[in-house]
Amino acid sequence: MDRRQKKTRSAIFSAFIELLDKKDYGKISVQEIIDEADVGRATFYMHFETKDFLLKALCEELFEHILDCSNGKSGNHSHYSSCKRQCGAFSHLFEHLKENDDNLLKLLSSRNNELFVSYFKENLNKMVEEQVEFANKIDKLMPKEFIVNHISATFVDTVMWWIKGGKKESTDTMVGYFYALLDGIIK
Amino acid sequence: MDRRQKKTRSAIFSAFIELLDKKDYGKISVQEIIDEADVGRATFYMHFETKDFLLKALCEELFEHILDCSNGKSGNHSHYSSCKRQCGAFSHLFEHLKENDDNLLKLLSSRNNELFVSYFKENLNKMVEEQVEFANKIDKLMPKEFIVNHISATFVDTVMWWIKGGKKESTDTMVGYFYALLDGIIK
DNA sequence: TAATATATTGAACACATTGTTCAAAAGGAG
DNA sequence: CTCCTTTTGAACAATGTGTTCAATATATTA
Repeated sequence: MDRRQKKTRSAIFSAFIELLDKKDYGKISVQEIIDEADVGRATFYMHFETKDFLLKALCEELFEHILDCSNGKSGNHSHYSSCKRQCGAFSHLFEHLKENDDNLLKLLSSRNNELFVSYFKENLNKMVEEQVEFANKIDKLMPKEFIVNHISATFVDTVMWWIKGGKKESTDTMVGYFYALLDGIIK
Repeated sequence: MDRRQKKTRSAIFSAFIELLDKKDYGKISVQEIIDEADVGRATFYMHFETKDFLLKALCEELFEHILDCSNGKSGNHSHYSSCKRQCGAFSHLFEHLKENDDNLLKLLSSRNNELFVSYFKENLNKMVEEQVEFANKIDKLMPKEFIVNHISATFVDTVMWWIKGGKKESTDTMVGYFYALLDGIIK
């Protein structure tokens, strides 16, 4: 990829994240992104069809990174040792949120985040399908995709509750709450 | 309230609901609402500051009605007999959704519904706080508001999953799923 | 009914945002 | 150096927003 393209793309991403820190997704205009990124108007539209596509692209980069981590493809995470459960992927995700090394938190914290949340759930669903085993009883009571959906949704809701309350609880506490909610559902 | 005001207000509400049936909330313009309602531009802004305030007003009317029903203040519901559980409020809500006698479903089905969903959860939280008793164990493990939030969120997520899948399951089935998810959490 | 108060109307307004187009300029690759 | 691609900024039409105003229509009350 052309060095110029990389530079532009990354400038737009940075500007976008910067703005998300200050105001709601829905209230950010393309003009503002352009100004913050210091990039020509035509250039923005060369790279992204609309603002929604920009978000989508950002999400894809983000989740690719996080899911790679969860699958252990990148072993440089010091908190790996704290994964005690069979499906420690959730602890792992919480650590990501705590460390704020990616921009998950900013995106989750901003209002008008429903587009982002839906991407988040989509990707969580994939992860849950691959990595989580259900308790025996529940498995026969209802469709598998419904359970998968519930687990992902519960995770997102738990995180959102945590964020809204100012993140006062430790991640360990929150992971504990999370698994308690899913007692009898996750094996 | 002036007869003219009532008429205008109701025309705007009707137009709004009509449009929600056809397209996403986020893509409906005030202009369209005005045209559909056959009302002057200035009149719309006389009644509602913005489109978001219109949605808020609609939600308030909607939930007032539904919560009144759930509290038994209006006894003309034939499906009251089907409430078998201590907290039959959820069955009751599902029946509302099934019958589609209010516009809950339309609002939940449209995309860009995050504003509406947040109002929905807010009102559900109130209801859960008043009407639902928790299982003994869980009560000591985590904060009450966290549990309340989980119950409301689970209900919304269950309904959303049902809607997205085309509402193939019966409401009884869905209520069964819902309570199964909350086994050990609700008394 | 008549007088008074209030609501509606539609046009015009300034302003913001969107997404496109184009020719000139700048930057990379070979 | 030369060719190819990207960036640039200005200009554009189209759409939407929220306000203002004077004329008109409709309630309310006496």
